[in-house]
Amino acid sequence: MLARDLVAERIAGAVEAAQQQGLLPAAALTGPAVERPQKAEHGDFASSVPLRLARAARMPPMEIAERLAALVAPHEAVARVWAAPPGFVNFALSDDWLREQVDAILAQGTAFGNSAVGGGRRVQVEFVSANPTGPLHVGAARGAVLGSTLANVLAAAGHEVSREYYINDAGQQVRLFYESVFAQYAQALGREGEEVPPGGYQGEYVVELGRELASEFGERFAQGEREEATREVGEAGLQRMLANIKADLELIGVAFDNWFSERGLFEGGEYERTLAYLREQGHTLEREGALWFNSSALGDDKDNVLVRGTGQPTYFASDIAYHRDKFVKRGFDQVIDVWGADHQGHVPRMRAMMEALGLDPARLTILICQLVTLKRGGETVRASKRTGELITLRELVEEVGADACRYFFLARTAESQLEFDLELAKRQSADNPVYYVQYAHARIAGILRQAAERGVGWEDGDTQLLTHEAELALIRKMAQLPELVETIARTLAPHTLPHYAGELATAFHWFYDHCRVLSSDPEHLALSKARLRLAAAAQTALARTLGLMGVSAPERM
RNA sequence: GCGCUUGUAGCUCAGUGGAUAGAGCGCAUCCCUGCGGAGGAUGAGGCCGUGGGUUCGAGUCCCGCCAAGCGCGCCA
Repeated sequence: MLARDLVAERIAGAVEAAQQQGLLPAAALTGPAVERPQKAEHGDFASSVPLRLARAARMPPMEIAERLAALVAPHEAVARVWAAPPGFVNFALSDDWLREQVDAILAQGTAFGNSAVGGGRRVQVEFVSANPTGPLHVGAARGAVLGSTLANVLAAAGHEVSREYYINDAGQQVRLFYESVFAQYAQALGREGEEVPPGGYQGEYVVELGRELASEFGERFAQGEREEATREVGEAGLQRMLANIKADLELIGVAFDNWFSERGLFEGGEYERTLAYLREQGHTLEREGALWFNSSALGDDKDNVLVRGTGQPTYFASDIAYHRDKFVKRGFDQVIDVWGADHQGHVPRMRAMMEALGLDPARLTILICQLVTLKRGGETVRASKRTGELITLRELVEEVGADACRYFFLARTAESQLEFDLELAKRQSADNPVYYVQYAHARIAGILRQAAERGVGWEDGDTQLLTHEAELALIRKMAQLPELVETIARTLAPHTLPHYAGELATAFHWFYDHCRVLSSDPEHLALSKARLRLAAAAQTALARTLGLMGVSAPERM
């Protein structure tokens, strides 16, 4: 059990005891039982329950705090419980319990930080899902980092996680892409009069695709039936684009369990079934020659077209079929969609969609990730697929590195707009927060290497010898990781991970500064071994934290 | 015009309704007879956009206003 939960149980128990003894009137507790105080002098945990109970109890909060503190049941992990003004009950963990955590962490190894709160619930995280009609840009990078980290944390918290990329390979945009690619293919073969259609894809990458396909297929599709040729060449281009996207994502350590094809919804009949279901349930209406989803009846501020007058389904129609597939066909307990801010207007209709499908809207969480503004030396550069001025994910990673890229994107809340100055990122690269954390890990690796060279084994180190303030502070920080994993799994806000990583590194550096680990003095051998165990545990905690973030934990730098 | 998000130190950003608002970078001043100085210590720097409200208590919740970003299509 987490120390936090243990303390929460104790404060709840004390309240109950006080009520039974008539010291406190029966009143329901609201809000969290314990919190992490900001100041170390306030202990490891604090409860503001007395402050919140004061009114109902018609007693001064400090008096309640004193009564509760006296009633808290003892536990070996808790060394001290005390009331503090204006009405807190503070808890300090015992040194013995802290020291035991070192051995516990080493025993858990790479599993340290894991939790079972997820209870094996099946969660799907769908993220990136950028159209395969062009290379990934920086906005997609942010979503990729957020989604993959979330997936890592949810898995660590005991969920069965599936990472998914939805491929928009049906519809008008794909058609335009086919034609654009075919035009470039034909141009590469020297054919006159082949132009990218109006509104088509103009980027240099399409020209490049055309050249590649020309050298691969030669004249094979240059003659013959135009429709057929466009589809064949376009599809080959799409597959190449997807392969590029996959490769780009690998650059920042992102991999998917499933690549889901929109086209498959039509081919597999899910689209038809979904539409039939919506019709039967009376959620559709015909108007102006089109089929509409009656979403305004379900809380949206307007209705949405499902099938255009032309008979072409909208993106939204397949999106409903897609989510029906997720929940009804595949049975995910929870689905998290990571979207860019440019899709935020679609959130209400997704809620309406869940209602229409007879599903609990709470099972679908849509995380909106605000846009990334790129700056280059003070000049704002907007990443856009249409202007041709692309700052791609690949360019970004090649300039600042995958680790720094992930760390920077992660360190901010999803809902805050992110200003990323490429020049600044590069200039600060030697003094980057990510290197600070990685350096701590590498430093420990160095110490452990030296210990091995000197033939100092630390398996039998006695952690009870760890008494220095810096040693205990380091353990305290390490022991917070499982709690953090649970919190992030609940809040879906992993930006606290880089902050924690920094604090953990600081705690280690402070320990390193005050506590000599290796020593040539034989009298210090026992302490040395104990500290080696602590250092190894700190390395485990750092590696796990970095691992959850998808940032590398180097042995040397 | 309407909706969503944001406004906290010079810059980039943290801050589960609770105790004296924090970090990194930048700036200033210190610390190496020793395990990696990509380190450590100290300091300066804040009407938390603004005006009301709720509360024992508001950076945090509610309302108005100001400012920024993004949406508001039979585009995706």
